[in-house]
Amino acid sequence: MEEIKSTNFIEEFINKDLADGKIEEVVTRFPPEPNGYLHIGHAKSLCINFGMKEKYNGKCNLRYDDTNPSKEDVEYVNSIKEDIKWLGFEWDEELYASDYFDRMYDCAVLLIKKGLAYVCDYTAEQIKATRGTLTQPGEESPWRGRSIEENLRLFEEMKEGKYADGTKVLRAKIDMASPNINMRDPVIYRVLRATHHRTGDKWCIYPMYDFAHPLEDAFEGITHSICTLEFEDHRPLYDWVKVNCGFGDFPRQIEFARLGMTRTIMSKRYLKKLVDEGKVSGWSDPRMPTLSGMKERGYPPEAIRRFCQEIGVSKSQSEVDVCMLEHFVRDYLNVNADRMMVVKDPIKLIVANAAEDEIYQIENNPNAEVKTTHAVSFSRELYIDRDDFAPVPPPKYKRLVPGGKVRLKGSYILEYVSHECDADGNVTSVTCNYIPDSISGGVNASIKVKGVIQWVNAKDCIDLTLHEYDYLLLDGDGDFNDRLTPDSHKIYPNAKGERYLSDAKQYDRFQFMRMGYFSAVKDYGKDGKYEFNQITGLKDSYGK
RNA sequence: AGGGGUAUCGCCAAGCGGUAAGGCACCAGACUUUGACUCUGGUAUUCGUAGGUUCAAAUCCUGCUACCCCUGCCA
Repeated sequence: MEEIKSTNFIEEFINKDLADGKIEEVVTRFPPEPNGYLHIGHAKSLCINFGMKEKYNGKCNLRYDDTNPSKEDVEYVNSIKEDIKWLGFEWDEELYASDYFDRMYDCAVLLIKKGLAYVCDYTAEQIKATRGTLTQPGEESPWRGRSIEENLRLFEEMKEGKYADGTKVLRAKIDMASPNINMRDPVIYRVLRATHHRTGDKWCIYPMYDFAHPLEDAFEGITHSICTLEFEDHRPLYDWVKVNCGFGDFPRQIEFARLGMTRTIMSKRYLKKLVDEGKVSGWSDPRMPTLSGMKERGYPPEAIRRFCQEIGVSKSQSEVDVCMLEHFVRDYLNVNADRMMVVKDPIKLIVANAAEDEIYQIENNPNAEVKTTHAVSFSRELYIDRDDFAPVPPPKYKRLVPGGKVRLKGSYILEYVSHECDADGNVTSVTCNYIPDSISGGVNASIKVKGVIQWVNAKDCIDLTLHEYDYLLLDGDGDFNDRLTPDSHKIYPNAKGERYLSDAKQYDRFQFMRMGYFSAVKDYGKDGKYEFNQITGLKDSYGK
């Protein structure tokens, strides 16, 4: 294989292993525990692991790390699968840690036979009490010296169900005085009576992560087991299991810093709480930082991948500004999202000199690589947004004002004639004349106007539902605080039902996530077969 | 007897002894049938800190400091 330039430290490891001839193919894996939905943090891991497969033309397996039946569920394995596909990744093999339970059991027996594991009768409390502390060594279990024969017999009896949950465990015999607490005779098998979502009640003992993970990796021929930083301390144990169970230099564990993002809750525990307490409609609620929530929100998967690519990979603890994610969403949408016109708070606009109805084509997206158009109809009665007409214009106002001109996007230039107000002084309608031949290409098209506004034909526009999202502030402990209702965070559905998020307001002093309500607001566009509406997912087009 | 990590612009992040890439954000102009987009220009004399080695250090050495992770029969 020819040498490939590395762009991060993980690739440096891989390139070295390749250059040294230690491996011929790169094999990675994405190993979620099916105990929740995937979120944006998982997207980073997904992009790294599948990224290695793509870059090195290797393999990447999807493997469910289902070694704790008390927390796991098939609902999650299905959602995980869907979300990975949605992001656009293809795994080579779909595997389950539970498929290896027999082989893992055999490995445990092997360790016992080598005198490297023993059955311990301590309770969880006793194990904790004798583990020592960060600064003091632990003390050895009185069961540490059991004979191999006795250990073999007891372990088999554990498997056969002779012992109650929590009464016996299998421990690796390593070093109770190790400064690395993970090496102080870690538990590698526990008795646990719970129905497993795949193996049912076949087993009543289950392997622990530290024992299971290196074996899963080794069984599958994983070359690089990429995980997050908090497992760095576990690497010696990972290697201990790997070597003592008869494997060589590979797989190798490499750790990177997990994704932290401003204003985003990434703790699975807390996300689950939101779902369980009904604060959100579910894991796929558009306010959730889950992949399915972002999908619901209208985030394109390409944007998420691009984001993951651009934030890079390192070992320094970091918190990426959520603006970065939103940038790549906008960046993608700018080129790929169809533009339609929408009027949020309509007032009637009468085109006094309009003779007959017209239909013409306007571009779906002027930034698209392949230009397409859609039909728009024009008539004597239109709607424009209340914000787009100012009886008394503020400074620097660029839209319609008494005595002024403005262009209807994709259509004619309008000249103000008059306007009417109700008893409270609210504008109820505006009357204008259009300037003939002022559509693009016409002889009057070059007349200078201050601004361009969106509009819809009153005759054939349709109502839309505008989903408005509120934020719920969370304090440092993750408890709910008072509500805040920023005005700039709205989600507009387009004709395909996709929703794009507008730019978010910034709050510095709190962690918070999107919460709130859906409010139905009348919007006016064209009927279903015409595309309409506006620049969703882009920065507000009208500044202050 | 504690161990393991990390420290480069407001936020990510390149850099691997030869004199601080890039992206986000921000600021200023230009352009514009979306006040968007696009474009142009501007943003670290300095790399946690104090010393040392060297003609030359963010990069090597030494000592400090700050932050993160580890005492589940979770993963």
